Amino acid sequence: MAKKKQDTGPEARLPKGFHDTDAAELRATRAMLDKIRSVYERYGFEPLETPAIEYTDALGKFLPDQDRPNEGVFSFQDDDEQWLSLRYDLTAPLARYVAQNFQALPKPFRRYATGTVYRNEKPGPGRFRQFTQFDADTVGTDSVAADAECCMLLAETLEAIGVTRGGYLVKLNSRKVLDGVLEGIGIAPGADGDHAKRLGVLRAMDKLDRLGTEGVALLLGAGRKDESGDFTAGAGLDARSIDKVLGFLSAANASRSAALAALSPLVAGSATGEAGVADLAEIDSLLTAAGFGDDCVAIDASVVRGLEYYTGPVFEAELTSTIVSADGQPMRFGSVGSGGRYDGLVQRFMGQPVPATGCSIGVSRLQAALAALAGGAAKAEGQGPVIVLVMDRAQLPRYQSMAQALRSAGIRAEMYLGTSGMKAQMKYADRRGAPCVVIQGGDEIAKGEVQIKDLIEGAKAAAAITDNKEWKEARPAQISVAVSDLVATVREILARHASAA
RNA sequence: GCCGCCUUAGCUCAGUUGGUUAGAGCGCUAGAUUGUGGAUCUAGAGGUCCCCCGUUCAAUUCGGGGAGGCGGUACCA
Repeated sequence: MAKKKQDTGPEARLPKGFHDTDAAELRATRAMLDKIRSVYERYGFEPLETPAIEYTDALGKFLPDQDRPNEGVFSFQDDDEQWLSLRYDLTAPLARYVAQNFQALPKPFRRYATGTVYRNEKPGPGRFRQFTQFDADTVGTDSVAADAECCMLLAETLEAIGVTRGGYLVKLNSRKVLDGVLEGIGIAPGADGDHAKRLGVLRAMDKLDRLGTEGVALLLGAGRKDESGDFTAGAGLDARSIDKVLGFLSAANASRSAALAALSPLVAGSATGEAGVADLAEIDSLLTAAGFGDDCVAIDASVVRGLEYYTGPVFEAELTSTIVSADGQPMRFGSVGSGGRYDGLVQRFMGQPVPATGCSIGVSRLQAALAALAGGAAKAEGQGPVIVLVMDRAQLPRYQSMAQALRSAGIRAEMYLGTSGMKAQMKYADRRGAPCVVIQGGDEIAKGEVQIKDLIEGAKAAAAITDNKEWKEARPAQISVAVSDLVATVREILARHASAA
């Protein structure tokens, strides 16, 4: 490999968690982005693009005790020593944008945005250090109708890209309801000192789907040791409180109305909790009115989401099928979309409270998950260009003009730019996925003709021929036409394949 | 971060109980076929057996350390 390490320069390699995207995958990604965009547009959101780099403090990530950006964020210092960071989501930059342009924006302000975001953490299946998100947010209203729309948007978008109803589920909860439960076990938000305990309880609840009731019970109490021997400290609740929390988690039932009925008594007495249940009830009625039933949006008490800034309804979308890797191992992809209400985020920049809610689709993860489901990488093979073969290098201008004529007619075409012989050129055309090649050697020039070989048709004809000599002499799917008919003939061939496909 | 498994050709993997020329399939290049992609046949190129240190007459193989990959766990805006 690197026999002469000093002479061959640096090793050509990529940092972990990053990957190159080839043409086929790129086309698949673009197709997905187009579908998402059209749904977002239809819901009335306006596009907005903000830079990949922001001041670190605008992203809001400082360790409390250090004058350094948080780990997990790619950061560096500018000439003036100010800390800059690569954005780790599209929400924090939105909050900055809204605060900066508040006077000029119509309220509620609704925008969508897509782009790559960066997280400096350990990669995994469907987890990258650079990935694409597609967000839609509504800023400037505290109506939970905006939250309901987020759930609808997630569901509708997933269906637009081909996930059938039932193949995904948007799980809905409310931070207010969670706070109500915390209040019920005596560690209400606001009562400082129990902060760590609250985080522990919420994190434990979030792990219900992965660890089951027993695992969550351990994490709520003394702690849990996983199969690799790693120990996770528990929240240290007493048995009575653990039972209460577990009872709450099991309140999510088959239908939203059943879940609401079960939730109500569990938060009774907590004003926050009751308000949360009321929010969910209103969202439920809006979803129902819009035709989004229990089969696509469900209430799930174990949905917690980020601990930093969500203040009201929270939701996440996941694919319901079990994804199995090539060697039969089930893979855990996590949610492919999520969101929630973050009423405090814009306020960080301006004294005044600005309620907001939004959702985000993890495009890269979604694509990876769908690819894994399909048993291979997401590929959208495009059709290659028509290749004009170079039979005689002295005639390059002639070939160039043919390629240009095809291009002028809107046909993807190129003159062969390498220096190899005809056989290699045919191979090249084959590998490029060319629908046909244009051949003009001395004989054809003398007759004022060109040979056009249909490679797709030719490949089909070849299947029946096993003798190479016969195959060559038959010249399947190859026709000779006058130079003046070149464009029309190529167009016919393309049209034939387009309608066949 | 912690735990476990893994690392041999471009790819997927054999193999060497420590021994002199390390293999296969696929892929790649060329020829059979001076102007025809497929198939077939033939030939060829391509390896510091992840790196470093140690044990040994001898290490790709054994031991220690490191790096990279995979998985679990923690964290997750």
